[in-house]
Amino acid sequence: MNDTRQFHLLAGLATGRDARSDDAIYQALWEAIVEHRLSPGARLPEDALAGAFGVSRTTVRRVLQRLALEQLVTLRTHRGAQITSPTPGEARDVFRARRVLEGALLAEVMRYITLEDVQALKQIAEQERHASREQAIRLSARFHTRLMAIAGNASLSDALSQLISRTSLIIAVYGRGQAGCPCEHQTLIELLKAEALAPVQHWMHQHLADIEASLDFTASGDALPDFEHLFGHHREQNVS
Amino acid sequence: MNDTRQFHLLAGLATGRDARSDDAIYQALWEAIVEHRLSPGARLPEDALAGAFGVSRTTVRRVLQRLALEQLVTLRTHRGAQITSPTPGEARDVFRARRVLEGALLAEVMRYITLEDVQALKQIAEQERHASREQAIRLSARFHTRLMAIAGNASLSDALSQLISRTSLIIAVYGRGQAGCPCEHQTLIELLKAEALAPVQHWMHQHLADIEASLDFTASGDALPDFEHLFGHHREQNVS
DNA sequence: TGCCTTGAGATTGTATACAAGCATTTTCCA
DNA sequence: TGGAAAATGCTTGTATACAATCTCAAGGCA
Repeated sequence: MNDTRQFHLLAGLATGRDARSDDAIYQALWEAIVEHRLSPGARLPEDALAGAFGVSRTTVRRVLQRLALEQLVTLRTHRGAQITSPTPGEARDVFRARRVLEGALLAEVMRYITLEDVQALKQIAEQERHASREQAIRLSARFHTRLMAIAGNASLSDALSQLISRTSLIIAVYGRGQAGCPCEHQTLIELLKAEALAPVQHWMHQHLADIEASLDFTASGDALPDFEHLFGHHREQNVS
Repeated sequence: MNDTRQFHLLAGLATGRDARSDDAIYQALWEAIVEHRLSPGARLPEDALAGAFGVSRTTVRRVLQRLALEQLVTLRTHRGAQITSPTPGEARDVFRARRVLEGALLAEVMRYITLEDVQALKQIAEQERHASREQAIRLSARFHTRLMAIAGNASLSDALSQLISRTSLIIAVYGRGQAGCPCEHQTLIELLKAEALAPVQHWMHQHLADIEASLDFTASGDALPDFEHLFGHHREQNVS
């Protein structure tokens, strides 16, 4: 497939948004990565992106650098950018980090959570059920991010958001078939309402353990672009 | 004082290092910020930095963007970069986050720590005692970073490193006189050798609490450049 | 005298030109 | 025919030019 064509599909989403082209391009790429429309190993030529988004390479480079610092893309000198393929070691790191962070943050979450928060979470969980599989991955990340934002600690929330995004990459490489969160987030909402910390923490630990256990690190530990995803599933995104 | 002159002092450190100018410039600026030679509110004109480091604005911009994503500098459109002045709210956030992260990581540290690690930490602590006050701040950050690296979780270590750097900014704005870590890191080393987790965790909590308690949020919550630091203490850095 | 307006200077935002390095293909030789 | 070396084309790295915007100071008006 033609690169420019492919990235034009992403650009359609970006231009419809606000003025700040940086944020728009970042958002478009972030969503494409998290939704597995751009799979690990995929190359991101600056020219193609610049053309698709209607900006110069300068702007694209800035966005790519940001994504690189968040470890979603990998920059190699004179070889350009490509979607990061996490190694098995990095994958375990990310899950360990998430267990630590989400476990610690949940205590704060339970202290500060309001009815509005529950409503917002319920809405996301509802959208998840009716969304396409690709969008469900993004909404799942959004659910976790929104949940942990309740703790009101921006520093930890930001760090955690990056870990959640990287989890999506890990699932893209090592996942076996099923999507991101196999279990229902709605179950968690019920537990949240009960206002007891222990069951919530237990559920979250189990949740993360389930995801990690569903991974298969034996095969293709390396950076093999997943062309099936890249070429097959991004059609319904053409909404410009 | 002349901006270019000031930044030339930093550049001397950078050029003496390796080829990758990006990393060299980043290191030089990072150290200057953490050592309070560049204080919160100080402006960082691209031209002056480019001239000082002997590169173009393009390279400088890339480094500044990285520092901005790490929240050490603040970028405002058409107004350039300046060293970030953390708000009191952000300061509390950072300390809360550090308590959570360092507390959680210490358990892992105690599991994996080796004699070599202790030696490395002892060496840093020793350097701290003989260093100038500015260098002591940087070495203190280094001590914490090195300690937490023992846990072997790169994701959390990176996040924590950023928090430690930001702590230096917080002390620059809200600190009252005394330097970063008033207490002796050597005390911690003795506790580490004893291989008991509880005392170590208690010490660390107290350590962070002490630092936070020594801050004064009532005065100058805003971005007032600390010209005394900026103009007074950077002379001993001229080693080119 | 004090405040607002206006203009010049300086700084940043974006795009583009050119140089440097990599990848692929083509060609030549065994 | 297979392999290796060279060359061409493409992508990225860096610097610079120009436009847009802000800052600060000078001047005018109430």
